[in-house]
Amino acid sequence: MSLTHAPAGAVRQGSLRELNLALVLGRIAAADRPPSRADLATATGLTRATVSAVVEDLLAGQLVSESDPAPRSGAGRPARGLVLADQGPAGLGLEVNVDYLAVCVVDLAGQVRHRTVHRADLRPVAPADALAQLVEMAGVARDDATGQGLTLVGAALAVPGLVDDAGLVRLAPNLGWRDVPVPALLAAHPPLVEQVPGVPVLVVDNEANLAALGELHSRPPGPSSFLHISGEVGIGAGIVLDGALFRGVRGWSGEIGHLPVHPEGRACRCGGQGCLEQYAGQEAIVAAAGLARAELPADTATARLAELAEAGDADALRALHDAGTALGVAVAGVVNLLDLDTVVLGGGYAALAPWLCPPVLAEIASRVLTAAWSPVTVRPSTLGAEAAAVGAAGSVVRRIVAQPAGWLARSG
Amino acid sequence: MSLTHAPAGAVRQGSLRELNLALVLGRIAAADRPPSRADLATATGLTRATVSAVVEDLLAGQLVSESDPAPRSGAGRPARGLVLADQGPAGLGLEVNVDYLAVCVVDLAGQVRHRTVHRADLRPVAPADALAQLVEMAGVARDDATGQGLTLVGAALAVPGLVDDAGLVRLAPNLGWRDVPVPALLAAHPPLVEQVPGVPVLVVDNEANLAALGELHSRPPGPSSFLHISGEVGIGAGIVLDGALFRGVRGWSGEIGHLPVHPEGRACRCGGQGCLEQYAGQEAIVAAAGLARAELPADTATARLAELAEAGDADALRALHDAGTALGVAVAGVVNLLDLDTVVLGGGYAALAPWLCPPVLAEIASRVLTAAWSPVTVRPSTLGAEAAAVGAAGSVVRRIVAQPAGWLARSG
DNA sequence: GCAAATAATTCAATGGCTGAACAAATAGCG
DNA sequence: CGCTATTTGTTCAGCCATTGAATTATTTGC
Repeated sequence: MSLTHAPAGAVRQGSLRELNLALVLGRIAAADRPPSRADLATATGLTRATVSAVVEDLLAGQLVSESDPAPRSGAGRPARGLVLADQGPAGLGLEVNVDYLAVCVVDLAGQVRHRTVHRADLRPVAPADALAQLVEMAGVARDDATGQGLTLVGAALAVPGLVDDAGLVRLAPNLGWRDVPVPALLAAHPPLVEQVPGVPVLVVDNEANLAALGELHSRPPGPSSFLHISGEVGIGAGIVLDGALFRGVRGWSGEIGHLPVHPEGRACRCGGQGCLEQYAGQEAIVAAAGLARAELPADTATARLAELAEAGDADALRALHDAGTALGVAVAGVVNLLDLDTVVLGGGYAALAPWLCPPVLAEIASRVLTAAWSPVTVRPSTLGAEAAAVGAAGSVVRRIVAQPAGWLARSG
Repeated sequence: MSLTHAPAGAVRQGSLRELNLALVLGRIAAADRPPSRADLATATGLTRATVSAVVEDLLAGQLVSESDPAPRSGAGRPARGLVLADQGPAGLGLEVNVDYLAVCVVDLAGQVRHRTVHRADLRPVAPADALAQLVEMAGVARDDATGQGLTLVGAALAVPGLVDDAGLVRLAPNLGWRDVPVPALLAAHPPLVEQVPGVPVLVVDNEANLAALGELHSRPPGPSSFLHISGEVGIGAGIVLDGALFRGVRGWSGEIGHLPVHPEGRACRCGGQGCLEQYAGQEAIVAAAGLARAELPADTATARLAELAEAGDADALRALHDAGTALGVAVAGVVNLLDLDTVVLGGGYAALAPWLCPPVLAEIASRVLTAAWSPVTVRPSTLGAEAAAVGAAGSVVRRIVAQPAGWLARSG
């Protein structure tokens, strides 16, 4: 999803308005204080007359609303501030993970307006049943959203696995899913969202990708290029380049868990040898720390590790240091390749960041050619748990912001 | 450089024509046979009236010319084919490398219209002297181009090293350059190219990046996302994603030579350990093959290797296999991360591809998670030597094609 | 030689932006 | 308290590029 939407085909008179609607709305979304029409005119280069006309359309379409004037010193007629509407279109975020189902609603401004999490071990549950339960949760979410004056205009589902263009989940190893036709299964249920031109009714995507998108749009705005690593049982990465998620040729980018860090090392489920996952995956860390894994559900394993590390447990500290070193080798490679200056540790890694960051930074310092000139930041994710669900919902509303014309055409 | 140029700021009436000029010109450039105005109308979605008007501008500006009608069966007035002009704007490509200087001129259609290579060991030559010699060669090239009816509208210089945004060569290890202010040094000479709005007079970029761009625009058109690896003394990669070169946050992407392939392995010049360069760099292969390196200039070393391998020399074959395996480990990591389906071996690797490809493919097959669903192609570069110079010149004319309005404004 | 077919151009109508003039609303100053 | 300077936002004529239909141009096939 590109933020600046380039018209692919013919550029006609109407495209002009479409592009300027997106331009103005994007400015309003990016501003840190409510801008006036005059501010927008100088920022965009449009005349005040045009901005007024564009804003009128946006107001009529419930995409922005006027707020209290931003305080200003000096003479002159006071400005009317413009903010993203807290009523109007909203995105539905869905997530199926190993040990929970999550649903949330995010409004235009990126605020989470509804959130439900249902904790349960999903591995023994059939995909259709899991999705049915998710739909039920989504129904409640929609009613809540409607009550708040929001209209759901699209949904995105995060899954911990490989998803193809059609929404088919090819493989979600930790969930035990294989070739699950999510769109077909969801089509059996009544529709959850309103159809809006330019916004797909349902997008199915990798959890790591959507978590990275959530990080991209979190406040305060961070860098526009970064690597977001979700460390769970598997290790996935979302690659954000120039403000857009890079999905790869087939949409299967980000499999950082299978970067070889010890080419002749431990065998991996993927068929390769010495994959990062075997050294920095949750199971590997837990085993190295000497914790019996069977007794621990996935989400409490990291909490327990953090607890032990906090208490100074030597085994836990060593396990985390070794995992961080392996992670650092992989990250150093990625940074050498892509020249990123920010790495975000998300998922289970977020809580372990205090112990993982130092060895990761050490590997970067010694292995990255350009580290001397361009320091690399490694930090935990700002979004907490269920980041993928929030990112999923956010990805829907970002589409509205990037192409408001579709929504406006709908609501007349 | 994005092919579809999204207007960053205000979209005014004139932008409309600018965008449609780019749209139509881009179609003409991408077509494999000269399209008629009617073809362009159906392809772009514009009306024939608009296409005629746009084409008139392009004809007046010497960007396209009418060709013999494309053969067509059936009744009706015959179409007039449109092709990119073989007179008009052209790009100047420059390259400084370890053992040669190269200059070339590429026209709108991507044809190389002039080419000069001067072989010499540039390591003992001061940067200012090397650039002065290059300028002299470029002067000859410009005169040749002018004689052919071409106007140079921009230049790009390829350097085997790290270049920052301002054109400062921070480090070119194999050339022995450090903090060389190329634009300042070239400013001392009379200008080589005409100034055109939207086209920088001089771009300095990494050799691997520009070689990748050359590959991107070579005929027949290949994939729009791929990894181009230049294997010389160092190993650099150009990463092309969705038809655009990915430069990274600082412009220092593609340092694949320093991907760790044996984290506890050989020490590398960069300060790291076990970098790919130590296992698949030219010096490493030559040493492993048992060739005395000192006697061989860089460009004959690979030729000699290929010769030996062709003859079945066991040491050479083993050295190439090991290098290919190391390369494969690194490439597998990249493919896992970026989900690319094409890897191009360029530079010194091109000639060694017959022996490098099999082990690279073997590593990909065993290490890439998605290899089973999405086969990865590994092939040698189609451009020969001096690919970077051709890519550099091509990058200039691609700007004209992407934003023709600037050139048209100039030539009135 | 005429009809059918395809290519390209002409021209009034339309939509959206610009620029300048105007209306609205406030602070500062005597 | 009233006047002026200042800034915001709106109105309106003019302009520009696209559209769509009608027109002209040029060939094939009967």
